[in-house]
Amino acid sequence: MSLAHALLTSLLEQASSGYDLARRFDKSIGHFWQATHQQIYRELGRMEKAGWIRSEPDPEAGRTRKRTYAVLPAGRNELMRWAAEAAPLADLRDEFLVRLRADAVVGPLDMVPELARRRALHADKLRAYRAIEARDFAPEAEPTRKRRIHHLILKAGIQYEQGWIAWYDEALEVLGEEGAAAPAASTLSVTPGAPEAR
Amino acid sequence: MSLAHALLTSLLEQASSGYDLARRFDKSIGHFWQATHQQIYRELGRMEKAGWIRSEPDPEAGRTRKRTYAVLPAGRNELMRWAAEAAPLADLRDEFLVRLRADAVVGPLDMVPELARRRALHADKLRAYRAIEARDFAPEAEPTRKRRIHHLILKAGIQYEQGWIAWYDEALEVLGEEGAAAPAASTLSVTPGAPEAR
DNA sequence: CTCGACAATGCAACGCGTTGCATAGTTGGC
DNA sequence: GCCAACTATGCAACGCGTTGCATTGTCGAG
Repeated sequence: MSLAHALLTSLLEQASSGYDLARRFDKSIGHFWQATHQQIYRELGRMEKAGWIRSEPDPEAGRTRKRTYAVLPAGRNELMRWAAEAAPLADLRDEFLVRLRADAVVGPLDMVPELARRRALHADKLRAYRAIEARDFAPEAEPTRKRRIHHLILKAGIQYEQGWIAWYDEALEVLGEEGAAAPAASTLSVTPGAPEAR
Repeated sequence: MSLAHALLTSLLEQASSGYDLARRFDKSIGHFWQATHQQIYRELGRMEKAGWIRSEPDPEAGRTRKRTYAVLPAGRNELMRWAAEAAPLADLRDEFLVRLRADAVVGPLDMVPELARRRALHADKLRAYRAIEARDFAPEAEPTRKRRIHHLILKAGIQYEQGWIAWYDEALEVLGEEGAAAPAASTLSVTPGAPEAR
């Protein structure tokens, strides 16, 4: 049921078309919750039927089918009710770790290129988040509650990416040296990275 | 398709019954991949039909229905094939962040107890991981490749929990002070936590 | 012996996520 | 005018995860 509530949240921030919502899920909300346009339209249909939202043709739509959705009082009430509930922890769930563990059984497979690729992807994301932070959360700005919360959420993404980057650095250290030689324990030189230094 | 491969991996590590596999998914593998016993049995059935695994009555089962599953060569080949493929990044996806963002729109709701509860749950997990690390990865042990990989995987869980604990500390700092008074910016005293110090 | 808890297995229904595919309108470059 | 790319929407099939429920056997305490 979280997608419906993510959509209610987004629509309360700004009434939008389905397409704009989908784009927002590719971007800002997509940093911590993902959904495809098929899901979004499906959910919008359900929510409209439930009386939580209402749609009308976009005034600037011309002959397109563009409609704008807005939240009704019942939708707002539902969101308030839901937001006060407890949420389950988001468990760590990463297919790559399954592959890594498979490597330990059937390997050695050469995982280093994939480790490097994934580290780079995480670094890209961190860079993007940092750019957003610089743009939207300049330190001299007066923090409103809303801005503080949004910044916290962005920081969640930042810490997530940073943690993974540090882990991939260590993994590359540990698994990357295998191709060089059969390492003796004394030449392993594992420098405990950030995960252990915390 | 990752569950099948997680099961292949687990069975190659140790031939097991469905029940033992389910318990392992509640514990070690469950640190980075989760599955219910219903899923596991469903998948085991498919994999046996596909010729990847074989089951036979457990020699110590007595009159119970306990069966032991083992991987066939076709299953091992499939795992090797799959493990060498690229895996998508695990996106951050956390319902609580949706709730937090909802709070910014319809709040203030009192999120502090939930923040504290979740921080405590993460701390519990970290404690458990640290105990496992001390038990299974004592520094003086000669590291084999397998042990190094397993330790890396455990460290993934550790860094994940640590990152979240630090984030919750900051969130409690930011949102916890609201109940005290209407804070002026000069008394906000946000100490940039670990996420920014990295 | 009874019963609750645990071991061991498994069917089924449903919702959500994924993927494929589709239609229709607009815009701008060639 | 043509066409590719984008805007805007949406149906459908399928697999996976979740949840509920079920049966059968064992064990140990009362």
